[in-house]
Amino acid sequence: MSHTLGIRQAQKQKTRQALLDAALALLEEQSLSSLGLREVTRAVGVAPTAFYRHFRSTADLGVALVDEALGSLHPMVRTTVSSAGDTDERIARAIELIAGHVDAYPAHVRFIARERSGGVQPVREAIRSQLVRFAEEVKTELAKDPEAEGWSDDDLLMLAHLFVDQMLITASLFLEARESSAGPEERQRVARLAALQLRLISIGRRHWLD
Amino acid sequence: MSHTLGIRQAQKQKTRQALLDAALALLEEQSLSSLGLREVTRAVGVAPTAFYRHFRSTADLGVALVDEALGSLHPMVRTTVSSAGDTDERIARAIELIAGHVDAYPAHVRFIARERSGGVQPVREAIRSQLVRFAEEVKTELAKDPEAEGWSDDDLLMLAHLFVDQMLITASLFLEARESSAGPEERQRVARLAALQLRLISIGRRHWLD
DNA sequence: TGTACATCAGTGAACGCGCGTTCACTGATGTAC
DNA sequence: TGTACATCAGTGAACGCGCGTTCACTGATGTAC
Repeated sequence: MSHTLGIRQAQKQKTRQALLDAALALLEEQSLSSLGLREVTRAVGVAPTAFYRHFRSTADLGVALVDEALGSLHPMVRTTVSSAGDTDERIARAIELIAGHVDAYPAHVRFIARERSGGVQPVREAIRSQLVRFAEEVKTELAKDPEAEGWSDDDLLMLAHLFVDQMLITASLFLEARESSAGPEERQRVARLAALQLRLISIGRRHWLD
Repeated sequence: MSHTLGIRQAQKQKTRQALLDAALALLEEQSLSSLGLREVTRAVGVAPTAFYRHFRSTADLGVALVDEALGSLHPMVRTTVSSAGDTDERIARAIELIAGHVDAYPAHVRFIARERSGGVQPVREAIRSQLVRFAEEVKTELAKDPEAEGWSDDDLLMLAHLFVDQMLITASLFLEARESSAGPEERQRVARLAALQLRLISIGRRHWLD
């Protein structure tokens, strides 16, 4: 136990996390470019000036949120793409995984969807670079598949981007379905649409080299 | 000439348009939820209170901008989808059309991309409903194609959404390419990527009923 | 274990500033006769 | 055509408010001996 953090460090981490959590909650109903530093500290119950002990600005906090929201997602993506079973089984499993993630972390998903093209440049940049990493990881997994025989690197990366984009679109739709309070049948509709689209892409993939 | 607008109406329209134009320019570097009413009137050179003669709020102005940005786009989409030529020619023409539109109206494109998942609910809703209309129009055009033989309505709508989403993603990438000042080769890269993705989708479409 | 000093996360007062909204107004345009 | 009145787009002063940032501070935690 020689590496405990120390009371001071532990408390600092706790406050920092509280700021991140409060910001994420506030961002359910607005975008980062209109989020105020005082709003966040008020929600946590610390003085406005305490904010500066952790972040230089709300944009800086936004970048930290991107890491929190996407950083831990990489192992999941890898295993999803390379899972076993026939095409339809793999598609169904991928969609369930996305739906489950949206249910587990709705605020994170909304934050990423919203700020991906949002008004705060460093945050946009952080999201962009994480998504590029995702695409590269998906590409690596796709390359291992026997179906990738004869595919060029460019073509594999193109397909990887298509999957990543589709994943994001589907996640956004699941999120909307949750919020519209349209009931579980809306969720089913989204799942079916996503399944059809992934199937069409898979068929295109199968006949790519014809 | 019995239907001229009258000096008063004409002047009002002019001010309204100036507000829309100024807002769109300001939105190149921020999102709607942080755009101030006073910023807009200052840019136009009218008193802050004049704003209320035209819009109830900046959210209201945002909805008007959605109509301006997307309303006039419907005829274009229709003709793009139903153009003549073989698959690769049609793909190339669609991509050129998107690139041209991004060059002609970059601020409109950025606005739509940014606010599609942005923090202002009525604006999000307005964009969403316009995109649903687009998808329905694309579906109608797709249905006329001999390739649509034997396709269900659901499957056609699914494919239409795939095309609309792909159109938006490509437009966003062209926009980024413009801004990154990475030179025309970046634009070429985007065009090639989009062409490959559309080709894969087209192949999937061709073998859908196999 | 105890003491003396250093560190630093969080405080609280103060600042100047721009915000959205209200209100009564003005004066050019429109309308009725 | 001229006159008298109505309309209404845009004005300008005023308001209360919350913002981001500065600064010197406090007191618990950490460290050296």
